[in-house]
Amino acid sequence: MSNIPKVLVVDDDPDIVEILRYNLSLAGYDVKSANNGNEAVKKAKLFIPDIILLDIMMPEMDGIEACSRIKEMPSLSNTMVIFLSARNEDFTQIAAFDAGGDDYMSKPVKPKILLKKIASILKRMNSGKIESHIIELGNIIINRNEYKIIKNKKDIILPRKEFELFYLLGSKPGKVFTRDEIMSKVWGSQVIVGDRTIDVHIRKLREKIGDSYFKTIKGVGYKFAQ
Amino acid sequence: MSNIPKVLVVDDDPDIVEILRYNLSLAGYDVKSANNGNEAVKKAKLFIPDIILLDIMMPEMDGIEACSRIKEMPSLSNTMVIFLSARNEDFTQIAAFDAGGDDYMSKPVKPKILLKKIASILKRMNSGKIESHIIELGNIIINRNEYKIIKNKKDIILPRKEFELFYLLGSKPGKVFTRDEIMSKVWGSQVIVGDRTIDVHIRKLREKIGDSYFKTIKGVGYKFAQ
DNA sequence: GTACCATATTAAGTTATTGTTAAGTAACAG
DNA sequence: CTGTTACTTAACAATAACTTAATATGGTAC
Repeated sequence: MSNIPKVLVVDDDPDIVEILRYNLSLAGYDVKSANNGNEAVKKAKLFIPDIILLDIMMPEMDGIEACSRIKEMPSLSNTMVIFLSARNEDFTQIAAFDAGGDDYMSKPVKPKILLKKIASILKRMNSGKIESHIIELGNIIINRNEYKIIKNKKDIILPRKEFELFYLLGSKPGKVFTRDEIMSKVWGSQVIVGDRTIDVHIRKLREKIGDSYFKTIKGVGYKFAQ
Repeated sequence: MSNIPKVLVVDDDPDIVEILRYNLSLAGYDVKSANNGNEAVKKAKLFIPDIILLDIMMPEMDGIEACSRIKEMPSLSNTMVIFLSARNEDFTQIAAFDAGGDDYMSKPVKPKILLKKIASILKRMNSGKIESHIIELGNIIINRNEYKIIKNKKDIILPRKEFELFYLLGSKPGKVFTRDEIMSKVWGSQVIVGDRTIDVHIRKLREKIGDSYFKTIKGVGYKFAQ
């Protein structure tokens, strides 16, 4: 799953599509839609959504059939199908689960509750993943998860301030960071320390990582450069 | 999850408990029950169910509160909570999800549909189950099922907190866990304990497992490293 | 070239964080 | 009820990280 979760809304009623699209977009999701089962299968294949909201009664191909086809596609094995339907007979719901559906909600659907449910599903899908804060700079890798630097395959452990400073400079190679910027981002805007403190930390980095990587721009600040 | 999925049924109405218990047992599940939130939390801790069916309105402790507590316990991180309630107001459902609930069904519940839903959830839990409860780290094996460590083929028994701490650090070797992370995952976010408590537990681990495995990143936290 | 200014360097303080020990409490089993 | 184990706390020690001060260096404007 990329950063922004993707949702495919499938319903033959344009009004419902619009309401769902509106609410989901507002909540920050990447939304696409389809009007029938046939289209849903095709779009799902291309879009690879994280979640599909699937109506049941639709022309061309109903939701149950569409779900079966979707669940057959290996590329969609991580996609959750939530049925949304006005048909609440037991046999319909059972058919929905039998087709591989992951959940079933009755229409009318309250957007707030739908959003909560989606958030809950996504939370569970994401748990077990780590967002990596890793910066690669040629033969140097800054690994924030493990709080270490790897240079030419050798680990270098840095104390916190030095690490944060390197991480800052490394986050935008070439960009000159003013002393003020560095101060507020590494030390925080509350802390007040003398002017030489930054120099000393830069010195330590030069000592440990290599002199040439840290360029001084006199009167302005510092930058990282290969 | 062992071979037979475990379900904890929580409701203050004995009839409902009985109906659910009957249907779930028939379907081959290992079923236990509780009559209120308090009891639910206690039994969940011991039983470690895969699924909890949780009523909301109950004496002693309501389902929402119970869910919050359950979701804080690290040993129940793989347990799904499904609320079953006659209260269908939006705010109740939203509160249910906010408390960490994974799903919400309205009473009256049709056993057939509930079974389908449970089967669907379990299918998904098993497919994504990479984290067996056994972690292998070189010559050290952390076996959560039996709550013990095996180092060089010798068993080491650890007290609960020490075990949870080791399990957490061992779950992502190399990753630095901040003190806050450790606190909320091993102790729970409600518990407030002094700052030295973590240190002392780390010390015990170093004593029992080996000094070199637990690295301190001063100002950040700890990590496991071979 | 000289004076000035910003930065570099070094080593010596100073502080913050963690390590260690032992004792006190709570939880639990028998 | 009693003994045991687990867990937490408090006090102090140790250490690493950080800051500062003093002095050196080097570039630039005049």
